[in-house]
Amino acid sequence: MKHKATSFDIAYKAGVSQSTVSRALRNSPLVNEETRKKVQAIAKELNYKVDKNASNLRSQHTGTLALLLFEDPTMDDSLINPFFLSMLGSITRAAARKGYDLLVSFQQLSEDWHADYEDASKADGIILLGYGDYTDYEEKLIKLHEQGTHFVRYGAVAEGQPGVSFGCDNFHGGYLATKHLIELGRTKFAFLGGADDSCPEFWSRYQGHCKALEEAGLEIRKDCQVNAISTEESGFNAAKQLMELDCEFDAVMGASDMIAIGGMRAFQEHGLKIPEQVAVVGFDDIPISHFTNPPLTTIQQNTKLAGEMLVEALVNLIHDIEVKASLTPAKLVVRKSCGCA
Amino acid sequence: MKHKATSFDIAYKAGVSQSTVSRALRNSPLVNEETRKKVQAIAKELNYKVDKNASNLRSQHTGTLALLLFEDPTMDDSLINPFFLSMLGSITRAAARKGYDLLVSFQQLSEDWHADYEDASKADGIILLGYGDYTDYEEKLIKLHEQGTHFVRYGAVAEGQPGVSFGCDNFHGGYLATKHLIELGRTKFAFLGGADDSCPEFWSRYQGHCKALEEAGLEIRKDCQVNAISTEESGFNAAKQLMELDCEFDAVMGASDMIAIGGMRAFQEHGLKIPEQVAVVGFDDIPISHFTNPPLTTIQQNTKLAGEMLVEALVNLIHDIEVKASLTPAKLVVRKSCGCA
DNA sequence: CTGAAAGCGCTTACAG
DNA sequence: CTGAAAGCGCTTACAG
Repeated sequence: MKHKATSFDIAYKAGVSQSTVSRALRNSPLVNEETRKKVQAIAKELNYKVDKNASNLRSQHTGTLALLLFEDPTMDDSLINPFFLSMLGSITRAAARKGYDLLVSFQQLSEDWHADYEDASKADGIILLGYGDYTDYEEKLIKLHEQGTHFVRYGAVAEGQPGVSFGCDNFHGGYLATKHLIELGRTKFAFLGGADDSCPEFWSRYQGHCKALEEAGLEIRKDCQVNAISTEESGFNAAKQLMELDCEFDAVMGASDMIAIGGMRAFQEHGLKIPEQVAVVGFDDIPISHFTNPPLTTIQQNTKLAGEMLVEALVNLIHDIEVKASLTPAKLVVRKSCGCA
Repeated sequence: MKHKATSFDIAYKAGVSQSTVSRALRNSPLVNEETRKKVQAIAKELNYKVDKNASNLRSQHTGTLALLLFEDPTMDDSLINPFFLSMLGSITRAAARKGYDLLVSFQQLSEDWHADYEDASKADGIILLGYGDYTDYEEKLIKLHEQGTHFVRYGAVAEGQPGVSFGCDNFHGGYLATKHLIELGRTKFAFLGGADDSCPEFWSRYQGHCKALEEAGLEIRKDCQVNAISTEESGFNAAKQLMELDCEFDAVMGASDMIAIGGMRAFQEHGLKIPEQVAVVGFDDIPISHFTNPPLTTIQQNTKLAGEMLVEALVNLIHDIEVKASLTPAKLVVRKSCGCA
């Protein structure tokens, strides 16, 4: 590669000082209009670009945000949770709109990630995605918070969490989905997915589910809840387990779309008709849920909004503007698996 | 945030010079074992992390790779081409394995992206993804190449392209898919997707498709090819157009899975049975194709391999090791839409 | 409005 | 094996 142009080269060509070049390029009001134009023209001609490392080093900020995605280490290399992927898309764009670059990193649950980013001055702040298992991370989150690292997370939102959290209104989503099924006349519900505090998001969904049941005077049958993590296979296995239990059901809520989709496969392999014999709803509204057979009724998380909120909050945090946790609305998307559309 | 530790702080605490700290931290063989241990212990204690901006500035490389994803500006914010997403996953991991960070950026086709990355010394090299329309970018690619920028791209691989390109063996994939349908007894083929050099990847697939037809002595009916871009909607529209043509068909190849999936919807809405009346194959093997109704027979692109090759090639390029373009194998994945499994 | 100078926190010849 | 010094390419007080 040829010699890269520096601000000194431009200064020389323009007959001004290097300081003036620096100012002109950043549109400082201190610099004369004509000088600015001349400098910018020469910069363009020389294909000059400010050296980020130098400017970041000097000004002590990076102009980049780090996105840390957490995943189960068991997952196949190319199989990222589709929901995260759509968040990734909206976060990338939101960051770009705010003028930030995005550093993306997939973290295994075991790695010692906690200090790698902002401390290494690679990023001004961190976005954390995929902490289903919040409790496992609590300690690290607290440490991050103590260090004064700027970070926001997306996931379960609860009282007393360190840092700023955003998340979908999981409780209301679980409520909405279940209520919809009840209105369609279903009465015997099963739930596929973890329902305890080891997976706070699923738990909130489950609690919303239970609330709808209660309101309708329907029995909450704890034994019709089967644990599952958010994969098709886990949903499939959970559904098989459910069918072996002594538990009649005409409606099933999956704690996520992937679980619901795996569940549908198990039911269908078992000869159960969806939605006639079993109504199924999921949660997330990942793209796949349009295309399943039957298409999956689900709760949409507004990933676009969430991505924007996350980025905006983080940028505010970086600028020491106060920010508070909030919930993104959950929206029912009715398709055929619930027996309605 | 508290005062961040620098190498001088460590030097002071360890009673050595700052140069020695720097060396010790990078495991230089020049430094005494004991000194090294002491320095590293103190660094850990102070939660010290090398300032990337400073070290990059000094050593003139960044340790990061930039991934530029090109997309149609018409697409919805959260709807990234699922195929790219899976490439993204495997590239991120491959980069991490090689010790590089990954900067991700979505580019609109209109933007002046070409010099923004390596020139700004944000990245040592660039990975380009999503140039379906190679011809539109030729000029920019040439410019990048001339500048000596390190880059690799994934997409159509052709003679005389600037830089290093990787891609799926699209021709063979188109051939395989079509041959499979022929062996199942289909004789009247239609093709959904662009079939000219404005979209070189689809074109190669089409040519492979035609070769299989020729080999089998089947007629190539140019009028049964309908243009489409890689979205469900475009596939849907193309299929509707096809049905309005005076063109009988019992087998349809979609230039991509999204096209095939949209096509299936159109056929089914029109009352055609898949695969009984129309066999359908796609291309890409995106996750959705497992879950369509019927599940889609398709050609798998090995995204994991591709991601690894891309990163490895780019890293070699950065170290001035020669690298040449190559193709990733195409593999037939038989599911139900072809009427076989 | 402009310039000379300092300095961000490292790495790396150079000298010992 | 270690240290003193230079310098990567900027930004930003400071002085005019």
